[in-house]
Amino acid sequence: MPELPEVETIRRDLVRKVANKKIVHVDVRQAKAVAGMKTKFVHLLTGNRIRAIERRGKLMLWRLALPRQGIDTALVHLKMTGQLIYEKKRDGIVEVVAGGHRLTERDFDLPNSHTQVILTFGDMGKLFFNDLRRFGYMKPATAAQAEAALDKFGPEPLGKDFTWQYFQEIFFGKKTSVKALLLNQELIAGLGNIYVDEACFCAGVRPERRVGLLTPTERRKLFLCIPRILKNAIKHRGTTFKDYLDSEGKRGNYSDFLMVFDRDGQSCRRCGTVIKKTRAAGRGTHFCPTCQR
DNA sequence: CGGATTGTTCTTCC
DNA sequence: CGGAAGAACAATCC
Repeated sequence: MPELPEVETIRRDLVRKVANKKIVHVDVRQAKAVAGMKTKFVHLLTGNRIRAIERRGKLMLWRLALPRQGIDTALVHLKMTGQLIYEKKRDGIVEVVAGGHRLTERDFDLPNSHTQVILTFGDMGKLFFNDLRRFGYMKPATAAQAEAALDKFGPEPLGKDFTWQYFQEIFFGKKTSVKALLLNQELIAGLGNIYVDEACFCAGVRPERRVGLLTPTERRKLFLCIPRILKNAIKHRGTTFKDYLDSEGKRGNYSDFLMVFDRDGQSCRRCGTVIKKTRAAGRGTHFCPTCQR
């Protein structure tokens, strides 16, 4: 469930680990993972370099140094269960198993049965794209196709376009719930189920509330809470709820700071009331009945 | 074993 | 016609 903070964490890591390194080998194990364009993908990346990695919402755009037939970008989306894990060159015996206990830091193998794509770089470092549910993709795109994908997103909640004026505008004339509003990528880019629930708790607003019925104070709180929570989550390298791991295969620590998400049945960290879980906008939705109205 | 899972897109409805 | 809600879809786990 990588959302903005998780994708941003991975993006920053990958810039350090693989940007501008020559890609010497591309192994596509599942053509579906590259939008069925296996030949095109292999041809595009082999011998190429990732010049820059951008992020828009939950989508990454890998800008390649050498365009091939007008294709200069790979659109990378992890959807629910995608992982991008980098492993440095293995020197000698790395995975020693003794007495049933692995002596390495990881408790999983690379590659594994969920590995869809493997990129090998000039220094023999490898980037593994794993995806248990296989909904994610790495899709070759022309500059125009990449631009078209970008156009669909609303402002970045951590960018300067995310203004109080804009936030007020998206409430105007809407009859939907706060949950649906905040999940809509065309209005605000990058929020998913975790951070919508957390932002609603932070603002003291129940996710199923109709947007038109929020007080100006509640709207203002929500506006201030969104960037605050996202920044804090990035600081702690995202949230691991189930499958998310960063580029080193490590968990995100923001899980320790969640106030409501996945805490149904547990007591509220602010007031002690039992956290409830319902369904709003078709999604599992968590809230504190006391702190949120 | 079928219901739950989530981001996104498609379909239907009002 | 447009917005909103719900279904569909991807695949797997429990």
